[in-house]
Amino acid sequence: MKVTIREVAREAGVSVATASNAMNHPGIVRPETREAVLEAARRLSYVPNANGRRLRAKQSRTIGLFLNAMNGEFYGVLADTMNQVCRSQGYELQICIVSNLDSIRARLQWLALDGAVVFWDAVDEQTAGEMATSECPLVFLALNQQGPHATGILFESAENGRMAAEYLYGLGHRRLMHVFGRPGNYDAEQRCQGFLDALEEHGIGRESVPVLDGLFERAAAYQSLKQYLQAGNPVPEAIFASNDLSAIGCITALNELGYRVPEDVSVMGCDDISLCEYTNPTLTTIRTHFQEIGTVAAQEVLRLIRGEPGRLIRQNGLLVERKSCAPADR
Amino acid sequence: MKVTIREVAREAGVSVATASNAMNHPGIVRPETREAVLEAARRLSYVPNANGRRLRAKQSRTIGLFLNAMNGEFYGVLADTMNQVCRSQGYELQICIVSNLDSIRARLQWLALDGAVVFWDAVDEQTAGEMATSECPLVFLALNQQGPHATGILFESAENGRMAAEYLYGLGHRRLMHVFGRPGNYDAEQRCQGFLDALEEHGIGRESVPVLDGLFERAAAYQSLKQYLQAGNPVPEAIFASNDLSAIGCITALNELGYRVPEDVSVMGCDDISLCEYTNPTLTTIRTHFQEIGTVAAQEVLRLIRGEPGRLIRQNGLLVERKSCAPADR
DNA sequence: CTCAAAAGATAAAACGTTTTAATTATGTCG
DNA sequence: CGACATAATTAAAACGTTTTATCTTTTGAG
Repeated sequence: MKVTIREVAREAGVSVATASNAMNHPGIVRPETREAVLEAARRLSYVPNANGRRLRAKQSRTIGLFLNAMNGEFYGVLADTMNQVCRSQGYELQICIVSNLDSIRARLQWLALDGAVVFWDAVDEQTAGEMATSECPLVFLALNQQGPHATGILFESAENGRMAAEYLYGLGHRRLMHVFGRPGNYDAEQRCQGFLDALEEHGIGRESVPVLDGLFERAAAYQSLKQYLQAGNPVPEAIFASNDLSAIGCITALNELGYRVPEDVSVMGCDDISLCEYTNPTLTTIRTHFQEIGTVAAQEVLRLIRGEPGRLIRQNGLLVERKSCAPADR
Repeated sequence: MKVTIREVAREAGVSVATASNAMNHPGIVRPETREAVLEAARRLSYVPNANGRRLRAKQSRTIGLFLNAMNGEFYGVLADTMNQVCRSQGYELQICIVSNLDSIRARLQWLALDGAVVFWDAVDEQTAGEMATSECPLVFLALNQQGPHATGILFESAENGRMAAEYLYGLGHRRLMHVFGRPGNYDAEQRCQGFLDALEEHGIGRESVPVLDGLFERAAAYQSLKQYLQAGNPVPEAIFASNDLSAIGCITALNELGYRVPEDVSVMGCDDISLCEYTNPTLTTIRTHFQEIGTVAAQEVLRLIRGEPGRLIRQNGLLVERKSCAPADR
């Protein structure tokens, strides 16, 4: 039934050490012996046992991907591209959906991972630094982090916020609003910051820019905005929402209250999920290059595993102009 | 640095066997000894090594999920819910994105999985049956399969096709069209079959129902339909598309050619991805209960692992009425 | 032809667990 | 108090690899 390296060795008429060497260290074994072993393995359709190998070799050739959840478009793309890169380098990808930090730490050891990518809201920078070790380097997504065994990949969210501000300001809008993401989320905070900073430089004070709660969710943004407007507050000329879903929530709320987008109010999102092309109107947004980030993250983990030092990587966003924003008519 | 069970045993002043037993077989060890071991483990913050354990115990307490890819909403939900169930039963979930059958087979052995869920277009029923063994039972999604160590979960796609037919027929439409999914995909075929069968029973012959290629993709469906209509073929009264994305492609094509949905043409999709609520008009479709399927699949794998025999499970769809279909005006 | 060096093969140890079989401690009953 | 059953502990084997250190064979130079 289960065929081990022992049977392969016997079948090929060599010792297990030779059998192992033939498969893992070509060059150290005579070509014809090697061929004999390989042939035997093929004949018995031998598949090495990962656990035996990992136990002995002290490296699992597995890299981890730690996530809060798998819903949301980004996660799928990330997993897909990372998987591709890892596989091509002979590594397995272990996706772990975890809900707390200790769970990450435990799995890091338990699974004896060679390295991992962590994409997780609530890691604070201090803790993050301590988690990364030489035997398990880490890449943190959307976290400002850099150490000998840790790399951070920043999405340049502050810059994206600025970009949004410049764009809307450039269209002539002066009464602006921001819909905030999830508190504690690095990107959410950066986007808000950048947006407000840029406006301030144009002489629009922070106090004059309302910031509503959006939680990165459509429903929450919808509620927030509707409530805000129904309370008699003035309708803004343009809204920058912290992600696309909340932008869509805003559009729904505006429509229900009789405002047209973009004629009455301009709305822009952030991320550029595929939904943006399907909404009515299609959504102007700032694209985060999901696939590229996945590729870069995977490659970076492999780089760290090779022992090279961590660094800080920045990924720029790209403004994608669609139909949800229009110039102010003065 | 790495703390093994040996140190724990030493720290607690017992043998490794006792230490192991204390942690894994409570009851066989004296309560106070047990407590001492647990305390020692805590003090040293001992985390057992998965590979050592798996190697010896001959079970990995890991179940696999084999997929073509991770893009697409379904995959994320499936992974999320399965993960939840597995985790709650002390199992790890290993998601494997694979592109060919041999890759599945190799990983099944290589990772020494205790069981797995396979959601993969191109598995034929014959092969599927042979892959499932007592030491690694399998659950196949969307595949007609049943054996001592294999369970199939059918999405009742034929029934869904019939449902679509009945609905559109009930609205008064007589000149109907189907946009097909991906050839070789079980669901695609069943949906088509069921749709055509039901219409036939209403006296609408198969030859009078055009079937276009959609490949489960928006762009492909868009192309197909546009081309079809531009070639001078008559526009149908109603279209049933094999999934939501292709339905959206159809709507785009129709709009571009000057037809309104649903006034001129009714369009319905299948799956009920979240996009359906955002399109214009919102999309009438047949919901597949993604989360429930994930839960059921995970539970079923665990059931098979316990040695219970495989079976065939059917999951019904649910017609969700939105705005993309309207009664025929005669 | 001899000997040293290089190449090739191997036995045995190691990885960190769990489990089996054997041993020791504890309690019970006549 | 001795014998015996039972409970608790343990030493040692096992899981399937890889690697180290050792041994054997081949090669090439003198």
